[in-house]
Amino acid sequence: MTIHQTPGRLVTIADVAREAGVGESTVSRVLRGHGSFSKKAGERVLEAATRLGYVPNRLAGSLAGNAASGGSGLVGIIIPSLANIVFPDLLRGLTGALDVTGFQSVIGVSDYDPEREEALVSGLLSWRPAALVLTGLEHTPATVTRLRTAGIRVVEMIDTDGPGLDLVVGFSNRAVGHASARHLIGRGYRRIAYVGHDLGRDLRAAKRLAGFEAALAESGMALHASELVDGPSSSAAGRAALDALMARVPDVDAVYFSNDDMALGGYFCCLGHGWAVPGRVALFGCHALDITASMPQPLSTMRTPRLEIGRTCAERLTAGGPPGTVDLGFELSEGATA
Amino acid sequence: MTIHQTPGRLVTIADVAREAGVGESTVSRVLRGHGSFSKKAGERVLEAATRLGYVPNRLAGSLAGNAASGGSGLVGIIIPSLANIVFPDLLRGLTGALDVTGFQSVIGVSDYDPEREEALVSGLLSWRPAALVLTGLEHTPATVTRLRTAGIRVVEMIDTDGPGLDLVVGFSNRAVGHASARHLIGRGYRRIAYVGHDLGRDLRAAKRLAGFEAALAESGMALHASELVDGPSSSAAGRAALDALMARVPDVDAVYFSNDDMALGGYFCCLGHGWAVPGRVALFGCHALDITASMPQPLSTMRTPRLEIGRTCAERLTAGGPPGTVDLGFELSEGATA
DNA sequence: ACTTTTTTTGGCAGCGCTGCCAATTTGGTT
DNA sequence: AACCAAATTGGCAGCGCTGCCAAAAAAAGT
Repeated sequence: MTIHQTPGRLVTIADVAREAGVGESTVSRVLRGHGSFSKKAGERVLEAATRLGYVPNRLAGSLAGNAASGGSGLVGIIIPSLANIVFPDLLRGLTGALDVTGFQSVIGVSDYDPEREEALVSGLLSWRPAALVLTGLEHTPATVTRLRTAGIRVVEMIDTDGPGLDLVVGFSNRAVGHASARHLIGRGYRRIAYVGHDLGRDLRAAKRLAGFEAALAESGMALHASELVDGPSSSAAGRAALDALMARVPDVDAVYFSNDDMALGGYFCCLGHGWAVPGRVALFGCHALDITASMPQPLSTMRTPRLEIGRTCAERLTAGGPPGTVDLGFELSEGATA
Repeated sequence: MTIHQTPGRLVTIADVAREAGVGESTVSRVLRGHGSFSKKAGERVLEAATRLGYVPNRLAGSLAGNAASGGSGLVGIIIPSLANIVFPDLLRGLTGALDVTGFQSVIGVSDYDPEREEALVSGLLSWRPAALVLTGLEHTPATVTRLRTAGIRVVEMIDTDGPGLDLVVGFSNRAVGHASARHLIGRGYRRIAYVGHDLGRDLRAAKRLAGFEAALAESGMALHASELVDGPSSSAAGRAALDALMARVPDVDAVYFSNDDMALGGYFCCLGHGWAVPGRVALFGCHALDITASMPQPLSTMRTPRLEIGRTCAERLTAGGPPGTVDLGFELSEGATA
């Protein structure tokens, strides 16, 4: 890991001080608008800084004012994937709100792997971030230890089904699954199947399924069938899985998908076969991706407040409140497919 | 921007040195596996570091070995948006390859705004990144100056239609547009329309359209009609725009969309109206989003190597080669809608 | 004019780490 | 046992910035 390029020393605060004919501390004060200085000194420093093209070195800044100035201005963010728009949405909410407060986002992608997450946590911690944002509540014991002793704020986002380390912002995935089942049952479906992706990795999807099955059980029902594919969720997987499922268990009357991606694939499968939706089979997804709203029949799904979760994480992080869980809820997006 | 939390001093290299009964330099050497040290010293240091839960401070590390060790290990990345999966794809390629080499990604989202980009560049530069990755070739003059004097590698990704500052990795958007038009013309379409989003901001889309129109002109044709929506691309916008277009100019026989998002919306529009695709109207998109492959009729579009662009940026960045452009090309995804 | 108060200023010690260098230890040779 | 080369080690000066403090300057009061 080396990048070769012009080594030419960059302009430092000392250069600006010399140029402006003042002391280093004065330059520092002026540049941060912190402490008092005369109008004249202010002008000269600003002028010199501009002329020299001074760019502050926040590495040095964070090192110096470590104890007092409270952190480095970096916030570490770990998400499991970038392939599913759900996580970029979270990121969008986060960076949007963080930027405004002057924090920079350092990101890591764990690929749904707790070991990888552990490594990323260590790596990010070495940048002395002001806070760390993780996805989900499940981490390796080593990760938990490291986080507890890091002395910084930690937010776990998206899932509120369980105890968190510090702040938790999201919604109950169990409740989402439960409500989804209630909706399907209420609509009169009785032979309900599940189509999902790799549940060993996507623990939130597993929790939704658990909630879903719990609701079925409460009504004296159970999953009529299910079809799981290896690997991450995708439309292609959803399409293939529904295809396989319907061939295997033709009397299914509704399908709950792990995700809107998958459900969209399922919808395409139905279109391809000419199956009426929801006449032949009803489809229900999760997350309410933008795309699903413009389908000829809007997808029946659950709207999850992803942008708002990101934004709320950023706010709570900087607000300095007590630890705790913020449940932002979810909302049925009725649609026309179930 | 302050985050309150346990101030408790963290373990430093000096603590580890004391604990292991060796000097600081030895600890530093052992921990980085750099320079020589005895096996015994190595073990004692490692043991002490683990026991104390030592986490290196890369802020200090980067500050110290600045001139020689070549950069901070941070790479700044600026993308215009996170709402369109195209950019997370780029990010995915980048972070994936960067992680392996020990770099951390610091991201900024410019919202397609050059001024915002300028501010982000300044902000990122203050972290003394080893390199900066930008999107597109168009920047404010101030951004260009800052970048030129920063003395670090700069990569501009996705667009190769124009001169770059240092490294450029992507494909020719003009050529994409041109090839798209050639395809439609070759298929016999003669009343071709364009449906797009805000071109003032998305300069790549504008270049594609320019290439598209150039190809039409070469065949003695011109756009039969066009429909532009304000704001960013989205399926909803694509659907609405195609709806409006077809009402206004019913004899259109093919539509070129600024983006697959938009095209997918267009496809949904056709499904809703019961229009045969491509019989009533042909649809052509851009970017080959995964989703479009599982449509009942796969979308006709251009596959752009987004992951590979990200990966290549990361590689070139760290390879230390000369400035220049890497054109990764694109590929027709024939599909069944045009 | 002289003291007191307030404002402004510069010097300097770190922050935690790395690179350099000289000192020490080790291992092998004669 | 004396000697030399190689391996290992610790001390220390900085990296660029900030916080603290005392000194200097300016403003205000008698």
